Amino acid sequence: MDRTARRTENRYGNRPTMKDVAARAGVGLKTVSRVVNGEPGVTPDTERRVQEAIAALGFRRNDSARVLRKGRTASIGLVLEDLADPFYGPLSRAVEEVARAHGALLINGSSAEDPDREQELVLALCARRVDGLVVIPAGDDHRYLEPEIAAGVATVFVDRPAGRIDADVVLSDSFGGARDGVAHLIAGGHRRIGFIGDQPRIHTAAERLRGYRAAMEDAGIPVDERWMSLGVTDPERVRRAAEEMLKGQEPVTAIFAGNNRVTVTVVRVLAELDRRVALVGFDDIELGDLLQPGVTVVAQDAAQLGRTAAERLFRQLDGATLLPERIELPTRLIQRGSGELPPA
Amino acid sequence: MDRTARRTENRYGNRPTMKDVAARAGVGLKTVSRVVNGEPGVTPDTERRVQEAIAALGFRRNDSARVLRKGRTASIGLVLEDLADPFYGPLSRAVEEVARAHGALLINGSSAEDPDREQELVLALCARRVDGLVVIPAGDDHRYLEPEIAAGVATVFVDRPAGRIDADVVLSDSFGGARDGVAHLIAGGHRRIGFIGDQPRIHTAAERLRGYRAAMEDAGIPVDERWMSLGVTDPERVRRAAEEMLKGQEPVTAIFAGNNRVTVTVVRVLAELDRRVALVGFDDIELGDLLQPGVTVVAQDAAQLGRTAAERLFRQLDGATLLPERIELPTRLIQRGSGELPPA
DNA sequence: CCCGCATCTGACAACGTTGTCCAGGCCCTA
DNA sequence: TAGGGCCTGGACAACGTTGTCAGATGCGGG
Repeated sequence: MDRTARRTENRYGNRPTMKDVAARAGVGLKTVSRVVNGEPGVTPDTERRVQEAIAALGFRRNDSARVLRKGRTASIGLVLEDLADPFYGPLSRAVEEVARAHGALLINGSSAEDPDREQELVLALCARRVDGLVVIPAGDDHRYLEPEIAAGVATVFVDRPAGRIDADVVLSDSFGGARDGVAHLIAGGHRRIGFIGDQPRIHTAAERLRGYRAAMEDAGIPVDERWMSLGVTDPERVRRAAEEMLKGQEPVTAIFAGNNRVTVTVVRVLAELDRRVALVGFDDIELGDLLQPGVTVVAQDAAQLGRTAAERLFRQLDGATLLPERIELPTRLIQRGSGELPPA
Repeated sequence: MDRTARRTENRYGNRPTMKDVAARAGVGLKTVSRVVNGEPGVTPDTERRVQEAIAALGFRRNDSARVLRKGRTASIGLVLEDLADPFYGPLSRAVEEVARAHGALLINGSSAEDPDREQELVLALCARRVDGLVVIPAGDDHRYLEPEIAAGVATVFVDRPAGRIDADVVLSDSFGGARDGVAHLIAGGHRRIGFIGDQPRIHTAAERLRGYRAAMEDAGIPVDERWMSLGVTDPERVRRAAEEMLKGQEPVTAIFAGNNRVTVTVVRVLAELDRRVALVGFDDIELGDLLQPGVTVVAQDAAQLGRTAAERLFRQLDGATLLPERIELPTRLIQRGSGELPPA
């Protein structure tokens, strides 16, 4: 009772502090600190008394104060587009595992592909003094991060490079993956191949488009602009785009889908068709092997992207002064049937 | 240069503080604080000078210090099993959105279904003084949280109830959902129905098993223990369990799968079979409608679970003294074909 | 011209922890 | 037994911010 009365003001709902523990154990404040942090120089007997007091009061160290004193928060921030996207779940988990191995917690936020929101999130994380940031950028200008990086916030970009600043980036080989995927279709005899992808302002989308064009050019096939649909990912518009390129005198006989969301919708459209149209998608999709036909994809390893980025981040934090680097991970073509269908 | 020299010790890599800003703007410390926080009582001219100094130095408020002073961190913790699981992505995102609407950041951690790791994570979050916790429990004894809750940490459990303490919980109607799913199979003429689920120590798994038994009992069908496989989720063992109940003189003609991972594996097993076996799964799976046949599921709304829990959390934080409550969300049977196959 | 009041500003303490440093007690050696 | 070194414990300042309160300034009215 009297404790409650005495400490009514405490904003953490009457949480005991080291001072309280010290008073109860009849020792000095710093001795409690030593016990809590396992520092040497405390007799077993004293330690026992302190531990008892800690247990009795339900004391838990306030890491906010600790952080203020020590300067490291042991937390890192992850800003991605949408945690609900199956591509980012494994990535996030991988970052978390690496963080955990380094004793750090992970704070994450979804930018919803909005550059302003990305910036807002990143700066909020900086205000929390996260030790480092893993960012899947939505915007294309990251100069706002310059003071932060100069101030020592380790930063690694993932999936897409940073805009207008020089920073580490870990990405998949979108260009090569797309080129290989399209080349695979060409090797199967296709010549009229559609491409449905995201807005080219998104780096990965632009790279995949470039891969598509490169494969076509390598094969000497001129690209008809009607075969391409850019900046389209919501199901309704993907559907229309696909239907558009599938009709008329010279419909495409194969489609290359620029990401997992597009692929899924295209699969639906093709399922309703009475003729067989080939499909290769970028990003693996769950159960892709069980569909009829199985969905051929250019797979990237989301977890590996996250792991690589996080490891790079902690290498920065461990004091290595590294020059900004671009790490590109290979993609893998997985043949499951849809990409091996011959032209109609 | 001289600034660098002067503040070399600063552990945040020479980050300017309000004191630096004040010195540069030629005003008092508190005036800077007022400007930064948009408090009234600052002349436009003074404000301008301060803003200039802030911009020139690249100052960013240190929220750690702020938290220490104010007692609220504006962050909440989310502990779940595995962020890479497609069930938790949307849930996490929903929690994040609610947090964002309340100006809070989300720290999350994966327990990997390990009670010790869950406790470790939760206590680490408490040490950071998160304002609240959303927990998908792995363990079944949460008395370790009592001092925290007493100290004012808002807490809501999701998907499974807390163990040995009284706390808010938001869950899906696992029992009802499973009962309805199995009843649906029975209505389709099945009598030998298999059940493959997780360990019954996990609440949802136990409830779904109970639903299965209830449906069977309601229909007056005695359950053969060989039709049940508990504590099995990894693909290899699910596969064996399914194959086991599908062979012999009296094989099951339908399977009820206890969660999304089980469902996926069972789909694979059934795809290899030459006869048609009915399947109903708990949890929706992506592309379930595109498989042949479509996968009938008892769907729960992960995002709604997360949203409901987070909203409850913030109601606690807004000061409402609420009695611990159990909120149960309904499930929905989605018929897509696999659950409507007749007995062989 | 001075007083009172409103407005703006700044000095200071406090938040809970950790780093520094010194005091006191003990044991060992000369 | 005196002196020196080691071990344990505690007082105090500092981290960067915000709340409190009082001082300074300006203005209008008596």
